[in-house]
Amino acid sequence: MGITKSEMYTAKQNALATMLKAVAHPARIAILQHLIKANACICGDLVGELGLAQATISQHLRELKSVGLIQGTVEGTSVCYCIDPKVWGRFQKELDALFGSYKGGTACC
Amino acid sequence: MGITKSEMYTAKQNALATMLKAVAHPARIAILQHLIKANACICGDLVGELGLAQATISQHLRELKSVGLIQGTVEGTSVCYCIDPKVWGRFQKELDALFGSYKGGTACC
DNA sequence: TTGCTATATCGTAATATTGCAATCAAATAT
DNA sequence: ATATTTGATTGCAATATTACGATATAGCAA
Repeated sequence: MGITKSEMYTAKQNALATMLKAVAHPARIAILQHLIKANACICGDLVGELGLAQATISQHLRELKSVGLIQGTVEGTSVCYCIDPKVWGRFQKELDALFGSYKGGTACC
Repeated sequence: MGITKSEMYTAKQNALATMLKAVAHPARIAILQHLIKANACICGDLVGELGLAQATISQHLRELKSVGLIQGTVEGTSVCYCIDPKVWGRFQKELDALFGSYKGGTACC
């Protein structure tokens, strides 16, 4: 039904899924990589970089902001976006925990 | 439009997004964690563990299989699923690269 | 064979996501 | 004040995802 029955999973599982979903889109990955590469506040040039409409970029930015991965500060007419190191680090740690919890050298079947 | 314009991203970005999307669902996270915890081949008991219908579980398993994260071997009447260590390791490395590419102590805005 | 068990697949309904044009809101410039 | 610029929001249309009942398929048992 396109609806996820989140009530049957643990809070951690839901949080992890939400986190991953935020990053699970090429446009949002591209945005994050651009912000990282620029290593400084990048404002509207994202619209020029990716080939998407301004409204679409704005929407992706909002999604990234809603999970806390990026933050935006108004700077006159434009807005300055950058990675939030704290949340970024938390993501990193959580993913490490998930993927590090499996230590299997060989498939068992 | 619900359609991702994948032609405007790099192959890596698309691959990363596909990878992440496969894991970005609590049911699939739960399945993976169950497979990890059991550390052995787990067959149909997944249907009992999660509160989802058999058809739904089967669908999630197929998605995980389609990205290679798990593999299934037919074992008589039942099918035995387990993590594919090789693909798992690749995922881990890719995510490490993505999240490790940002080394910022402080937000710039 | 017939029946039983375990999974996969099909079809479908409900909901979510993606993308954009149009529009709005706010700051600045003329 | 008016125009311009930048970004957010709204309102769609197209497509994707999630979930499940029903049905298929395949192995095994009696």
